[in-house]
Amino acid sequence: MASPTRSLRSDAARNRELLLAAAEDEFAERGIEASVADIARRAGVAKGTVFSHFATKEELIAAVVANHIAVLTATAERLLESADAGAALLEFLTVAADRRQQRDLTFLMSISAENSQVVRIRNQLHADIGSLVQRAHECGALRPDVTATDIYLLICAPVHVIENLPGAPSDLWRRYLAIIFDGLRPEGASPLPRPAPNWP
Amino acid sequence: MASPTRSLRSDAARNRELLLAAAEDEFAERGIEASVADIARRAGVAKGTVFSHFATKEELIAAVVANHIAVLTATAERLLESADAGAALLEFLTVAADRRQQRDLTFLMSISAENSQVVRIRNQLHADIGSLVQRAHECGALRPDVTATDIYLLICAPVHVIENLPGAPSDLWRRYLAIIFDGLRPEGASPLPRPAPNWP
Amino acid sequence: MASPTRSLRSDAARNRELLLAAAEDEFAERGIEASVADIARRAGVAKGTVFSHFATKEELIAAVVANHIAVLTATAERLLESADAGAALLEFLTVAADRRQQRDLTFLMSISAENSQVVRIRNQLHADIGSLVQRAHECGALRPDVTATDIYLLICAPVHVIENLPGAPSDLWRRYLAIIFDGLRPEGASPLPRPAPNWP
Amino acid sequence: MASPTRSLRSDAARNRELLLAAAEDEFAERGIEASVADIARRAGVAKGTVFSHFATKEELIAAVVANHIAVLTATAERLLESADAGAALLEFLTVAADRRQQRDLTFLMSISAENSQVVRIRNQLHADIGSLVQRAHECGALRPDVTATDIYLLICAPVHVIENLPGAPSDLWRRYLAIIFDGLRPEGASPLPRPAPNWP
DNA sequence: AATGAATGAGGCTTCATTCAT
DNA sequence: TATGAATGAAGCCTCATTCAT
Repeated sequence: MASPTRSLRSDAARNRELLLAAAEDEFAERGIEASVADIARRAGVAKGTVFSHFATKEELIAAVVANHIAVLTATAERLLESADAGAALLEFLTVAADRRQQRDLTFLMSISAENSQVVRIRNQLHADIGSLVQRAHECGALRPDVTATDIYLLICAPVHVIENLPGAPSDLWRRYLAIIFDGLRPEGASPLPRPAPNWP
Repeated sequence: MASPTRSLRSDAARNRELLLAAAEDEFAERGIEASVADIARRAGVAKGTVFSHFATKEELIAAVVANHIAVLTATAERLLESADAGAALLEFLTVAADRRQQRDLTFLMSISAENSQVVRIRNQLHADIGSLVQRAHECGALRPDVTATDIYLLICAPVHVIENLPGAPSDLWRRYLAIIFDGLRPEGASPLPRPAPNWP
Repeated sequence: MASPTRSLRSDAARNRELLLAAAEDEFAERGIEASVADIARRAGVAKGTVFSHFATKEELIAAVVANHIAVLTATAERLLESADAGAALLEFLTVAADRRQQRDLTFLMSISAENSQVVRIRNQLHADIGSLVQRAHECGALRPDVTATDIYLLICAPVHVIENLPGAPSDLWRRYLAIIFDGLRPEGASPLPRPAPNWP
Repeated sequence: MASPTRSLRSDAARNRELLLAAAEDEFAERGIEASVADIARRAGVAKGTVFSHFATKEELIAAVVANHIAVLTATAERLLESADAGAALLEFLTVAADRRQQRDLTFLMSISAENSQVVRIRNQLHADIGSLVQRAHECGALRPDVTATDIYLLICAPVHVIENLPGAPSDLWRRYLAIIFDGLRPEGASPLPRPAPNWP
């Protein structure tokens, strides 16, 4: 009696997950060119099913993006437990870049920047980074003129850098993360030419 | 599309420029979604005219990209005359970021990465950056483990960083360029975790 | 045709048939100039629907051609039952020419010559003609130096002949089929200047 | 003094010939797909020049077709001198088929069927074939129920036959011309099922 | 006459989305 | 909810033809 409803529901939930995973893979491989049809095929469902879960392609993208940010949020929260605040911040940037290198979905971010779910999770991430940054400041591991918003914005930098070098070793971003992290040291920091931006 | 004065044959070159400018604007505003039809409309010519100048949309993109890189090349070459090699390098990165901030066409680069004209001008830019870097090394203004390819790759970083903050002041990139440039100082540089990449 | 319950599937099948019929008509009337848009309009469906049935214009053409050959194959197979092998061969050529006169699609053949479905059905037709020819040989109704491939190639000849006479009576081809059939008699046949071609 | 005018005129005449030759080649190689631009390029002139000689692509096609028929007319007229009227007719059909095999332009005929120049030269050809046929009738080399129009229509048959066999030896048409010619013998001719058509 | 840039209609195809089952 | 056929707007590109030089 209840079971058919339940099994329908869990099938639906499973399809949702399949679709999100397929969309992530497809977007990572094909970029924005990935089509709804391809995603549906990869998830093993019909094209129409995509639209019964996500009213719009944009909505699907937003869900993928939210998923993606959620992983970073979880990472940040885990690292708040860490003893060494400076190392925690470096580790956070490392995990973030590593994840981004494995599946670059940055091009999706701007598309779903307005989406309310994305806004919420993004704010959460920003807040968590705030905690990481505060602790790093407290133990003097980070130049004092750098804010949570700065760190949030710098997340993607190392991976983006190597995008322009086709055939680069996949973890070359570690080199540029090191350079940037050197720029974040308190020692000998030169005054920054512009004030830190406000978080919207 | 009748205008009081029909285009003159000697204006063919002018149409080419109009098209390149229109394409640059349109791509900067609409991203890769910019259509040939929109570009033609913006340039004030018929759709078919685009294809009499550029056989393919890709070819048009390559021309835009090449144009864009050429400006950087010219800047680098001008700065080779400069007395202070460290300041010259910073200025180069500043000009490059400034230009890129005005019109972000990075997403076009990968599309025309193979184009022979683009390859040529890109190699030229890399070589010019090589000269700037060598002079900076010679006067100790740059950490010794950083190469021309590193600098080439870091060009876009500051601008990309602020892409994720809608409504940011347009020259906020200067803040992140300063951070990165601090990371490029020789003083107290930590060893880099990966070797410098080869230029293809 | 089918019950309302199955109507989705059978509507789709019906659309496929409508499209094939419309394509046949349109190609017969306009030649290769017939556009997908015109075909869709004639079938009463949207342009996009054509491509949900046939991935490509070429694929649509191949389906039309295969349909067309299939009728000839069925005719040949029916005539294998006939008692008089010579009359059967003449009848086959008559039916083939008659059909071809109603809708000349020969110009489509070369376009889809490579299509695997077309190749298969074409080989089937050739084999069936082989049986007709063999029986005709056995009862001395056909000059012995003529092969199945010869007959296959001669199918279109009578109709093509009258193509160059606009306003000709529509069954004028019967006159030229008679002349050619006279040339196929065993009596007084002059030696043929070239060997029979191989079937690919 | 007078020479510039003269040389301009003869340049124009030469361009006309170049264009006709280029068009013939291009149409033979590419079929109806041959574009005006390709023809101009092959002739080594600008696209616009094509239209200063032929107001329309159709007009160019008509000129090519007329040229083509003119060769057959000349052949027929030469063969009227021949002693053996039967052999002359066979030779005419052989030359016609050979020429057509080298450059198949049949698909152009229907396009320019109405063109007045083409109509005139076509009538001339028909008349010349009439003389050949009459002489063949007089010496009993041709079945009496066959007319000049029949022969005119049969010209293309042998070549068309082999069109459906890709990779056939290029002179395989001789085999089918022989078969058809056997069908034209007076001996044992069966009555033809339709009256000979009228020439328009 | 010759040139070739410009035109714009029209061709094929893709794809997000809708809808009847 | 799932399905997948149908839709139609939009994209890129081709090409005969026009026109100013």
